[in-house]
Amino acid sequence: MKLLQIYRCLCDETRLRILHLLKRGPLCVCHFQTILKLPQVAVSKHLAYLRGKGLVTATRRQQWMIYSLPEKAPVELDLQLRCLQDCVQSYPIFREDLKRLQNIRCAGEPVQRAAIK
Amino acid sequence: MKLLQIYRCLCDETRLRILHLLKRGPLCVCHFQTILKLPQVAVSKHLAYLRGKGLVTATRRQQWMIYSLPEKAPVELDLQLRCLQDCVQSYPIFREDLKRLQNIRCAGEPVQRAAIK
DNA sequence: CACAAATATACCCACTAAGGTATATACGCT
DNA sequence: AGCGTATATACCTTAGTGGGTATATTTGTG
Repeated sequence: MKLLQIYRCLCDETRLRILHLLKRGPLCVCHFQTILKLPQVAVSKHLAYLRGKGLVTATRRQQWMIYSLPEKAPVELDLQLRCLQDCVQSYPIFREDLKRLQNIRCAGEPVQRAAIK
Repeated sequence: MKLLQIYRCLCDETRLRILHLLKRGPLCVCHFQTILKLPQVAVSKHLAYLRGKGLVTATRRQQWMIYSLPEKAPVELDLQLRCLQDCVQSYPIFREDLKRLQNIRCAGEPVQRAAIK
């Protein structure tokens, strides 16, 4: 059941934060490191997990791996990500992530170029 | 984070089916057994799990334990259960559960009296 | 009180996952 | 080719979970 795989991805805080951030646009691993303040290996492994279940896609852009939400996501995923956004409102940690995301965006780092394609 | 606990509850098929059924009203363990076609111990353990995380409540009514969704559920749970109902549309197993639920309801078994209070 | 029905719990086993350390791979630059 | 940065993977350890079997607990009934 695809829905189950989605829920399994959602039952980890780091992955919730990753998906929440990806709703705003593609990001590379090092930016996740900065925003989430987590070691590279942790970020990388969670991204691999999400990728394995099809919740995110990845493409290389020079030496960076750019992760995104899938372009044509199945209905369940779409509903769940929407629900996640709603639920997350009251949790400060997600807001803080967004703040750090803004800082990065303003700095004009590689993601920018990559996201624009 | 309460949201995480909810997601952890949702990442098991049996628990999804239980919560889906409880949306229709309170049920006792033996009815879950009948509807889910699972051994008593499995049902009981999943219900204990859900209860431990606060996703369901239980009260004794004679020799039956009646499980329900909490009366005043936190926002996240409410949103998640709503989302679950939406996602579940395309999965036959949940529809089949509802069918068996109807059969039980019509038979006028203890849940009836219990649910009416 | 003995017994049956309904439910919960204890214990065991297998599997998954999460975190950490170390190492490998890929790419860009000189 | 050698080096640095970015990223992935292998391996280890630990914790949580799910399924099964057996047993305990609670309640109702004769």
